[in-house]
Amino acid sequence: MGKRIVKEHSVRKNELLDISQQLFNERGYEATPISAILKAAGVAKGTFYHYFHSKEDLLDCLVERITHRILEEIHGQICQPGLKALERLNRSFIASARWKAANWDSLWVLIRPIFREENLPLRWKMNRRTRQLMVPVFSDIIQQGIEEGVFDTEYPEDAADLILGLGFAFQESGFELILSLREHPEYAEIIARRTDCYKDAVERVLGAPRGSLQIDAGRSLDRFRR
Amino acid sequence: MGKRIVKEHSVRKNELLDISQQLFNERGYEATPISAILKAAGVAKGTFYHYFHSKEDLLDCLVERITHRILEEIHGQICQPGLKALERLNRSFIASARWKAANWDSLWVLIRPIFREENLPLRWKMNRRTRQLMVPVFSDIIQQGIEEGVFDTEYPEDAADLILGLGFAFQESGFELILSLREHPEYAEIIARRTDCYKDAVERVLGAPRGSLQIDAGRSLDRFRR
DNA sequence: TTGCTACCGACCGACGGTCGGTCTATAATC
DNA sequence: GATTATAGACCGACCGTCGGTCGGTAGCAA
Repeated sequence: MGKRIVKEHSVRKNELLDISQQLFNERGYEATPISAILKAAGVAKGTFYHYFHSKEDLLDCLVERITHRILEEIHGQICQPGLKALERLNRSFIASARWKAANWDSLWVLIRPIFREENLPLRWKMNRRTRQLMVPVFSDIIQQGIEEGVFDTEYPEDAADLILGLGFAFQESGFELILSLREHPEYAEIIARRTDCYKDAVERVLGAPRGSLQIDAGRSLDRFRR
Repeated sequence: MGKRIVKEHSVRKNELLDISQQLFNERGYEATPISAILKAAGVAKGTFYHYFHSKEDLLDCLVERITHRILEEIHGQICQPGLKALERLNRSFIASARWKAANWDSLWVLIRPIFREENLPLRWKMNRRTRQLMVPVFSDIIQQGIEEGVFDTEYPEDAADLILGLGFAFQESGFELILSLREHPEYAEIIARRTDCYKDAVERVLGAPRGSLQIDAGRSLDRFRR
């Protein structure tokens, strides 16, 4: 019989989450059997189900953990008082980009599969949850921007939702390009142009002055070029 | 032994596609085992794999069939020469809405599950394929609009992609509202407002005059209220 | 000793997919 | 017109793997 190693609840749970996240990144959610997680964690089937109701519950927990980490990163950047709306918005873009860069860097080789089709459930749940968490934040910023006279839109909340949706759409189409960046270095130019279009679209939707937003693909792009 | 009924290749294939589509709509893609399709079609396992490589291949075929039907509907509406860009764009919105209305009507009760989480793969593949097929069409219209002076955007193709993405994002967030319309009739107002915001956003992204687009949630919404 | 909880692993039914083979409509051959 | 040959539509028993269950065990604290 296998050795019995007892750990504190939260410790073991986070351990399982860490391992699952890595395996999902490597092989994809569907393609990763629970058995693989058990093996990597050195744990029995029953232990897994002691912590999670189902495989999908595990995914939900994972999403919750990740999205909250991102949100914290952003919150830390934009919560200081006295910031103008534009600056807060720009900072939140930068913060999210930086978070991605930092985390992607540690994964690096594993990035590709994350955006491959097999991780659709994870990506979708993350986007969905991110939207839920971020709409109030963006909505607040937009409201402030309207009061400051830099934004011009009728319903801040809906605008926030649209912008986030725009971001995900940009992401979806952008990743296909990013993934083929190795074989086609010339795509870098397309991505840069597309990012610019995205920036322009956000500005227009918000009714912000041209060029007031700072969204730059350049820096994080280098990581993919290798 | 079961009776042996021989049919022509395309006939049987479409039969299987029809049945699969209905079952996926009812129960969801993942939740529909191949065995259910076989039972409903009165066909053996081997027959299924004579027509499709895998379950996912079936899904791909389904998506291909559906998206091409939509595209045909739209093409029929906007291909006549002499049409202004704005009119073509409006017509394509109407055509896609009409297609949905026509098809949803025949399903009616089955609508809800389509947008529930379990049909994510189908929805995502449809969106993805639709985007691939529609970007050239929209891109063409936008180009024409720029020449006519009604649109103002730098890169038609990227704008087309963003608009389509925006549409899907709008869809995603809108369906959650639509699904709860029965319990909360007051959501109708929110949906109407949101649609208006979407329309406004598309106009802004394209640099089109305010109010030049016609996107209306009203008519198709009634079907859900019941 | 008692009780709580982290932990174990044999077991289950269902699923997607395989395979060797059978039936049947059509065309070629006599 | 009868016989044979061929292609491909069709069959269903079978397989490995998966997600999930369950009755029970080990360790720790009161």
